[in-house]
Amino acid sequence: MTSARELAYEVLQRGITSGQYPPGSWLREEDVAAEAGVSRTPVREALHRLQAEGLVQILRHRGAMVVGWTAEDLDHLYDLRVMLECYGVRRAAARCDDIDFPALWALCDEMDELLPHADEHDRQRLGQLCIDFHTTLQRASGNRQLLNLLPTVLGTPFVRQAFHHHTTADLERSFGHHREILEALQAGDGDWADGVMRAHLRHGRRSLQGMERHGQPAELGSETVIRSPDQPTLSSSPAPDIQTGTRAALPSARTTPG
Amino acid sequence: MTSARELAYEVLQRGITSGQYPPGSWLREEDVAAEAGVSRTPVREALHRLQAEGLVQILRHRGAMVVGWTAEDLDHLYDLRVMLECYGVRRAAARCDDIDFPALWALCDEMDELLPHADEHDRQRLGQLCIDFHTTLQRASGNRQLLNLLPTVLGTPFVRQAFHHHTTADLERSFGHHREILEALQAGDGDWADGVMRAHLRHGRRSLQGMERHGQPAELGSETVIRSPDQPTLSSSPAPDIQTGTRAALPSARTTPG
DNA sequence: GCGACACGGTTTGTATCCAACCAGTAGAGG
DNA sequence: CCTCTACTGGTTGGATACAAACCGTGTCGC
Repeated sequence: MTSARELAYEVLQRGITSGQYPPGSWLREEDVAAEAGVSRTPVREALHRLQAEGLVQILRHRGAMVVGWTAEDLDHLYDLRVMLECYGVRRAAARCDDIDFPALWALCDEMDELLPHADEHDRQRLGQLCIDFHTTLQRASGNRQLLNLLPTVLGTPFVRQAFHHHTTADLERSFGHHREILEALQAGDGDWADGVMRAHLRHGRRSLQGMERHGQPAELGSETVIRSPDQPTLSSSPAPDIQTGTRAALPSARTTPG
Repeated sequence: MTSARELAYEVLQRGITSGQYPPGSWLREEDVAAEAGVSRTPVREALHRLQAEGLVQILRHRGAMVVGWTAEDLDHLYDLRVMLECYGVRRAAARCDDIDFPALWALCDEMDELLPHADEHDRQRLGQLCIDFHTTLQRASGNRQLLNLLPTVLGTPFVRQAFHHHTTADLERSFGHHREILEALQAGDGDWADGVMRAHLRHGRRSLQGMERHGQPAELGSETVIRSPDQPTLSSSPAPDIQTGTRAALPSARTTPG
């Protein structure tokens, strides 16, 4: 059974990913609640989670705004993924017994099976499978803190939406990387696994190169720079400026493929 | 003005850090609400945030449990800090204009001023200042995603409580590192800054070595392995096992210094 | 004409209420 | 005596109601 909070979270994430809620737009709790068919309470919790993941920004007594992404942000995101996931896979290589190879190979099989004749819905599914693959892999790192960080770098609209932008050839190579990583891990070769993972992620970033042009500039908040006065952060110093929309904004594209 | 949610969050974090809520113990919303002087609603939101940061685990219809930490977890945490913060400081070195040197030097001054005759309360304050220092520093990295990850690695009980365990000599060296990092950044030397940061964090980890023995084993949940059935994670595969309490548990020590 | 102030509408923040769910327990049956 | 089952107490999940804060607008004064 799925909880109301997860329902609201999925509605929000899908809305942001699909472009229904473009960067710079305000998310009114009442509207989202109505769309998800739940009350405001779980919507609020979902919004707070999305803020922790960097997808929205909540301003007290004003509401939640979808944050805009730039090509630079995409670079930064992949920087972090390379660091964290290469570290994790290197650790996993030294802890082969903790790796759930059957599940991982099964994920590879399922992805390969889906790819050749994938429609839009299948693409969505491929994205989830890929996230599952990377998560299952990192679980073997034995680093719980790393697992806590993963949702923030894997749950972004890009990683989810990327599969609508990759070409089939790109995806074939990516899935090949997946299998090669598993081979490296079965051989217990951390260097090998690290290298493939690095290539895998850099290639993934590269094949999103064209994605920047798919974003439509945000209607709202042109030149708007929001200063969040009291973001619930752990620091007592003021929160950083977050600029929304515009510039080379990458507003998570639309559902229809390019 | 401080919101009820932040109030509840601080009460919880302080309670976990101080050992009032030891690992393995259940956090009943009603109790926490009464202690914080608010209603259950903001307490719930605070609990969810703490779960995202890995401090508690929420089980549906059962409640929130304080998770136990091991010496291994501490190693893993510092692994991540080294990776992320060295990356950030290296980037910052290339973007000197974005570094808020006045604020950083001021933080250094305040820490040096507090250290010589620091009582328990001052130690707490020192911990916050140190977190502020690192956060302010990383803000200059220009990587928003990195900033999103920081609370998870800086907000743990250890980083906060560490200052009650470090010796004064250790802290003096640490503060020296802080200043040296700033010097390196002013010189625009990323290698230098990276090196000092790496040393700074490794030294910090090392001088927490004795902290393991300060932890009392959790009373509850001996050998208890909780399988979280539906943790709100981004993966559709089952969540990892999280073991609570006992073993070489590191239950955030007590308020009185060693 | 311009600026400041006050008021109303709208949205969020918090408290309270009801329902669903889990765990432990008492009791019946084997 | 053990085991299985149904009940009950207590806690959380979610919905609703109320209070506080912000924004925009309109009016008054300069």
